[in-house]
Amino acid sequence: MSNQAHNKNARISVALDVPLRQLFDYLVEDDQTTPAVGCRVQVPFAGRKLIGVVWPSDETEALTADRLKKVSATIDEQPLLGSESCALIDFAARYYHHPVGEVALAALPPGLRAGGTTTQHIEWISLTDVGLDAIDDDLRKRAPRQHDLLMLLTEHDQRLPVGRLQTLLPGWRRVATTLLKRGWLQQQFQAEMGDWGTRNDAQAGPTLNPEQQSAVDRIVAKHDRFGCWLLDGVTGSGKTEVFMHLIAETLARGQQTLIIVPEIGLTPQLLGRLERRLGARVALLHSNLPDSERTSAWLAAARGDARIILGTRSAIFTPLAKPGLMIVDEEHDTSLKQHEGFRYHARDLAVWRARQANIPIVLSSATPSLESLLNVEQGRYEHLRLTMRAGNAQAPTIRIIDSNRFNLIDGISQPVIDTMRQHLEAGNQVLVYLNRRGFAPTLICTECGAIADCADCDAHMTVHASAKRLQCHHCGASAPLPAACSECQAPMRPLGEGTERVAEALLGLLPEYSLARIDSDTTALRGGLQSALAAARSGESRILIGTQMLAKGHHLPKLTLAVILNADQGFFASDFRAAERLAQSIVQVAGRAGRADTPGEVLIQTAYPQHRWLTALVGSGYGQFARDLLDEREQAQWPPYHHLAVLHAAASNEATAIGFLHNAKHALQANGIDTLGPAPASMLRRAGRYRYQLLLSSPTRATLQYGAAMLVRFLSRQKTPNRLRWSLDIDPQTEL
DNA sequence: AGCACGCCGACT
DNA sequence: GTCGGCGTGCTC
Repeated sequence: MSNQAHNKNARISVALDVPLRQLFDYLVEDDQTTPAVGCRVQVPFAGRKLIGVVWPSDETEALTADRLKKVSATIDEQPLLGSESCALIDFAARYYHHPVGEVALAALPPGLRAGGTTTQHIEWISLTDVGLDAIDDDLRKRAPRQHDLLMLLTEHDQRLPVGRLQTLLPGWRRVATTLLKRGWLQQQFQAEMGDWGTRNDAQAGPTLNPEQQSAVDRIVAKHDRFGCWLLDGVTGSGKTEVFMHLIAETLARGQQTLIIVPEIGLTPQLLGRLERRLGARVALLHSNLPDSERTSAWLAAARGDARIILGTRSAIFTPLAKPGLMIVDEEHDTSLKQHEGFRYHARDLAVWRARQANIPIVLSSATPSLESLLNVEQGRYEHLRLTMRAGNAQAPTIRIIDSNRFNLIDGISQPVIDTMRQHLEAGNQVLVYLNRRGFAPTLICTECGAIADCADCDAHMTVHASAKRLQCHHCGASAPLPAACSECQAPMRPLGEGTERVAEALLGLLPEYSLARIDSDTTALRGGLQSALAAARSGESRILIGTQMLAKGHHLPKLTLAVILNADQGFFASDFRAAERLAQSIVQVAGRAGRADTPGEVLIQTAYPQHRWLTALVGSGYGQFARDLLDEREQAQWPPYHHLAVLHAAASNEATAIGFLHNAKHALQANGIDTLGPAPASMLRRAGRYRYQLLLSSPTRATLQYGAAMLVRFLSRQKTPNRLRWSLDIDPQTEL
């Protein structure tokens, strides 16, 4: 084999998905063409075969050729990652101080990360003539699920890829199996290429109001260069309409739009709306899609065929052949930041990408982050305000209910029940927001007061009544409900309220109205969230009780009352961002209430009705509240005025974690960088490990970056203590 | 992160 | 006598 001169063998550097901050060199045999930068290769690595990406050599202390292994296989003839993608990955790896191989592989959809092919054969389900003839009223009554599926296909040129069926009609597969056997449906496998063209059936939208029009005009006027726009508009002010017009303009120029949304629960509505209005197929990218579907959307974006790309956080890495516009919706949302492993912020990377591509980017929110508001004040972003609600809808009235003045029934006060009944009797929908799932957050002994705790975390176990179990929401531990107190054998009772308990109570208090509980317990099943939201939108569910996932972005036209049941949790968080987060969630929940003809009402039930955060927010609104918070942050030298990085360490031995961070602290100090800590993390023990953190703070990004770089260099030269895990979080969003 | 190599306890 | 615990060290 290698009887040819081995010194002629080409050498390549490969980025691998391993937590090592270096590239690995391999040889390519003479008779093989050398794969270009951005191509995937399979290589032998420490006794296994890994998929890696060919990367520009970093030219550090190269090994001699005789110590190199050979590439096992070249997967791509043409680079899968072009120079723009490589530049983004390289920037992200440097900015977040994360190994470039892990970043590069994270930038690929899972199918391609695993070495999958780029020639996709995807499965389509199509309607046969027999099937078409079978649709009638009789079928609708006899077999509504079958009818739904057939009708859905008729609305889409009689065929749909399975991935889209999955989102449009969860649980379709069961019905389809029957109908395939009956010959009403057909299954086809087809090479995925085309079918991304515009359809010329775009629907006209409502006329823009002057504010919307002005926002569109200002952005369109500068469509050919970088500019960051903060689209700041109350719920119902029509931000999505502004997007539609901007995307239509971008489409007309033959360019692509990338839209990032925080969570996938938001997308089904937006997806349908975009496709109907713009007459173009939207490429979806999120983790609930089958790998094949994600791969084909990603490749279509890279080819430039998909013109509108809609995805969650990781979609920020989707290559674009003809980028024209970027949109980040709900830019304040914390789920845009990845909280483990490669901890990147999709919004911040989006801004960097837009600048590189020299295109406009729109950040949108009803409750902008303080970071973005400061960027506006300092002239880096342009502020576009939308203050008018569509159809002259009124802003909701907000009432604070002092829970000390009432006997609470499972955490609900009488005024809340009365107001709910009023709205329900008027035929409207009511939303109850409680950011705490389960039946009760604690199980307490009626005699000695002992509380059921998690064995591995500094946390109480949550009572889940219908499952008859205790659960730890921090490590996933689960145990049967104890029959009696382990200390004194007396009976135990649940203390406090979660969504399960409140839902049960409301079923008893308002039995004549249908109720839906929407939290991660009730929507865990596939398509559970979609069908629950469908019932909510149709008005079938009159009372909606749920956590965060219910509060975000859903348009519920019949909803006139939003109740925030326990605002108090937000008052006691140690996080310096607690006030900002509380205000954002209150405003988001409040935004669900009200419609064009009926003003909405918001009830905030709290034991601290005089808390200054509440009175300030209710009194002067989010804009002023945020401005005041900015002053406080400036005084306290917190972000966005200062920049932070956190070094986390977790170990089963407490002293190991503390010692490790002290070492890091001294190394930084020796280089003139001051740190805070080590301090215990907000939950010291979690999943059996003690967690500590060291805080780096700096008035400029440059010095923070210098400190982080020196820290990582120091740590990777040290040998990490056994079984200690550390990670560095740049621009941390939580747990301080 | 994996995986191999390596040195000490209960078992087909 | 071996299977297997996870400590240590390396990966082009």
